[in-house]
Order: sequence, then C-alpha cells, then structure tokens
Amino acid sequence: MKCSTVRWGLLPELPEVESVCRHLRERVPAGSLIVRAAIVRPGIVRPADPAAVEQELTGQRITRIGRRGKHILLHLSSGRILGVHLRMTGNLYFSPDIRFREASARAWLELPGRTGIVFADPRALGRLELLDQEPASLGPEPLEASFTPAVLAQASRASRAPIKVFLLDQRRVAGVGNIYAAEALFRARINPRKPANRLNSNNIQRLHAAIVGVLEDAVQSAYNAYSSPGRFTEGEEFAVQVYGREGQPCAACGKPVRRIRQGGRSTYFCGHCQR
DNA sequence: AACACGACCTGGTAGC
DNA sequence: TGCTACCAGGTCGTGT
Repeated sequence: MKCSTVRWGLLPELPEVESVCRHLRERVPAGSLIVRAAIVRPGIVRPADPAAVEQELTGQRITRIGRRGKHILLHLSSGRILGVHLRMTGNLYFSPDIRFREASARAWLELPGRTGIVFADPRALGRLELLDQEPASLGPEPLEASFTPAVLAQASRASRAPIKVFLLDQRRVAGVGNIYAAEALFRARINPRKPANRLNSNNIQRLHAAIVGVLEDAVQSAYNAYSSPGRFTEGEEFAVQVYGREGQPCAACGKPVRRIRQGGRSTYFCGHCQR
C-alpha cells in the first residue's frame, strides 16, 4: 500500500484495541504484581509527573484488563485505573523478557520473572493516564446490547454535523475511527456528507447494522492477525471496501472510489452507491 | 452550544 | 544523493 500509515489492521480503532486486550488477558494473569514501572517519555503520561506515576504504579496488582471505546483499562488493586490510549501508532503488549525493548518503547510495567507489559509508540502520540474511574463522556459501546438503533437515532437527531464526522465523535459512539466510519457508511450506502439529523429511520437501521457488522468482522480479523503475526492467509484479513482506495473501482458498482476532506481528515466513499 | 481547526508527534515518501 | 515539504489521524484546547 502506498501510504505507510495505512498499515492495515494496525491502526488502533475498537477492533484492534480489543485484540490488544485479549492478547494481554491471555498472558497477564489477574492479580499480577507490578514490580516496577518505567516512563521513559515524560510527555505521554497524565498526570504530567512521570516519577509520581511510576511510584503510584509500583507495587500495584493488575486486577482486571478492560476496554472502553479505544481506551485500554488496567484496573489496579488500589481501585484506580491505568488508562492507555494508543492514538495512531501505539501498541501495548506482553514481553517475555522486559530487558529487551524496541527503540520506540516509551513505558513499561515490569512483572515478576522479568516479564512485562510494554507501551511502544514511534510517534509518542499515545497516552498513559491514571484515572479514578472509567473514562466519562464516551458514547455507548457499539458491540454491547445497549447500542440499539433507537440510541443511534436519538443521538443523530441532536447533530447537524455530517454523519461521517458524527461517527468519529467518541461521545456519540465509542470506538469508531476513520477507517470503520468509512466502511460502515459504505456498507449502509449512506453519503458521508449527509447531516446526521437528516437520516431517516431506514438509514438509521442500516447504519446501526453496518457499524455492528463492520466492527464484529474486524474484531475477528484483528484478533486473528494479532494472534499469528505474519501468518495471514488470504481472505482472513478484514476486507476494506473504500478506505484508502481512492480511484479504485467500487466493489459494488465499479465507479471510482472518491476521497474528500471532512473535519481535516480523509473520507473515502462511492458517490454512486452512497446517497 | 455546536462546530472548525491547529497542535501534538514521527516516519515515509514525493519532488526537486 | 540529499534535502525539504508534506501527509497520515485521535484527541484536546482554543477560536468562531
């Protein structure tokens, strides 16, 4: 692929973050002790004092690994939560030997036996944050039962923003990013420029089903990819229909996929299929 | 109040 | 070859 940032399957939206969580849950037993914490890139932590964060984390136990939208939540024995956001290029993974770390390792939690959890992020846009509770102001989890067409309809009525921009707003639906917003709108055959409050009930039904369907497919693909890196087999990968495919034929009608700018970001869509 | 936009970051690439 | 300019996008702070 032409653009390096379109490393498909690595851009951390809900499905990729979920697979990171599964990876960690399989390797970090509940109750694991944090022997030592290291923050080697001060700018990534909140609160802003790295030494204080290191001190607070050291000696804590990881009681549970959760997820909310794109946030990874390491629940600590103190009751506080270490929230990890991967942003664009971040990654969080279990290391069997914490002494060997890649250059982009920005922080790590040493666990017993010199194992650990590494936060790596070449661009250092990701964030580690100590929280009193789960992040507030996030919308519903799209893969939970509470996310219904009625919930989506109610939220959409309150916004005149283009539906694509609306979907990127984490207060509306948690975990959808630029790729899956485009893919969901393609699957629902809705024009990304359509104002959110102009979607009719038919549109809402299709969009709801598309969001859930796209994310479920991608969760499965992302997990497969993460479990067996380098062992992709054809067809296992989530099939992108429009994202990053400017000028290539639409899978449905053959007309070229278009790219426009919305809210400072690229939107890919088929001008013929998406009305 | 709702929306727009720049800043934050770095690596890769296009263009000269 | 080596340089610069630009672009990727999630989120937040600031401006309109």
